[in-house]
Amino acid sequence: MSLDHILLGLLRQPASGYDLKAIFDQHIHYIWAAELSQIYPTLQRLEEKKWLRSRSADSKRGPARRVYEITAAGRRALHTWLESPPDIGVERNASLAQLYFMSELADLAKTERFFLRLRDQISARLQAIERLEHYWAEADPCFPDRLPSADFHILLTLRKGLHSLKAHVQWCDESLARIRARTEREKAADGRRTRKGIEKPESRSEK
Amino acid sequence: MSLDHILLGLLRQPASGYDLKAIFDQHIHYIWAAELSQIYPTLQRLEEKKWLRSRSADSKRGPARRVYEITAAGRRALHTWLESPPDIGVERNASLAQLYFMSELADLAKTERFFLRLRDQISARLQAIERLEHYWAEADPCFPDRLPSADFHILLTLRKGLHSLKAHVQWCDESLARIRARTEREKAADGRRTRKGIEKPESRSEK
DNA sequence: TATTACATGTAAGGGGTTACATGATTTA
DNA sequence: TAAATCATGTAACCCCTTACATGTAATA
Repeated sequence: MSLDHILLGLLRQPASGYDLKAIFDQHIHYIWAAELSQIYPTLQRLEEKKWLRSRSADSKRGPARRVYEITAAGRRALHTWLESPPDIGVERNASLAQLYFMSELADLAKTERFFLRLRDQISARLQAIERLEHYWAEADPCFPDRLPSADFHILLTLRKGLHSLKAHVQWCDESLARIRARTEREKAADGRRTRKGIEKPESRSEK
Repeated sequence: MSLDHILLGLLRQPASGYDLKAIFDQHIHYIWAAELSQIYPTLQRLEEKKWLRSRSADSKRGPARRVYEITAAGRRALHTWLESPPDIGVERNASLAQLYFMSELADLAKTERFFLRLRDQISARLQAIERLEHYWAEADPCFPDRLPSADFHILLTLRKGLHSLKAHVQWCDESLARIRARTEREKAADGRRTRKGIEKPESRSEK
């Protein structure tokens, strides 16, 4: 039930479901994702539970906004969650699963292509977060050691992204090096076999 | 629909649902988790889809086993998945979300305790995987550069775990250092304020 | 005039968890 | 004899996604 608590956390300032969706997309997309169709009913449920209360507010354009704020009971629930042990979920890594079974394709060049694509995606994310940290460092004279407590905690989460993404890219590079070394060795083995006339090179397979 | 494809991948050898559960728990727990109550209906659905076929087989103890094997259509579906781009899902990191909001507790000592617990859990996992690699290196003379292709791909996934977990522990250590530096600075600030008689030290708060 | 942004929702369905039901065989 | 392991499944429920429904106001 992490979404419940994340909404409580975000509602330190009053906000509508629409506002919260924007916060998910702009500020915590590297931590948690949520769709509007999930946010709206969840807010309603949290209000029934008395962790939130809401009021109607006018909007400049579009229908009336429903603005939520946290109750004392909600804040207690939030604190209980924050004081509970680190909530590490089970691993579910689809791209790693693809790699695990990729010998099935019997073609190392495909594994190499997989890693090149993966590296592209991850290093794009890494660059985005590096830029973010860079701008923050330039714009905020308190960065990084004299930040207010809320910003300090956010900085720690940002640093997690940097550490993880760097490690991910390094793993891609290490893997690509191993793959290339293997490919070279295969070619050399093919060469030896072809010279001896044991096997035709085009029937050579990785499996 | 990753579970479908993971089951196809595991069924390179024929196996029962019960067997597959054991493989999930013993060999790919760091990649994907699945419960028996999910595995059984999924296998049935994949058989209806003609990606698997099954036969009944006797068991030494307990009821008859239903042993599944992959069909040609199943293998084609598996290959399509393996050749598709790296399937990177959206982030959903509950422990990072806890940290993001933890300034709410207004007590850096609690953030420090959080990181100590997190570090314990992650470094235990890291040690487990390091031991795994160590035993493999000792037992298998082909390790790491002359492994058969299937083992080579599995090694790459194992290396991912090592890179990720090391980065995670390093981030914990970096964060703990930052937290301790902040705590020291707060103490010093308290001392200055107390000497000047501005505020009583027990009412000093992080927020 | 068409698109985008604002704003709130419902419906259907897939993915996953926990709990329950059943029963045989081996081991402590 | 009790517990663990083998073995297959169903039911209820939660979490989340995609698609649909509705309508206003500003902008291109």
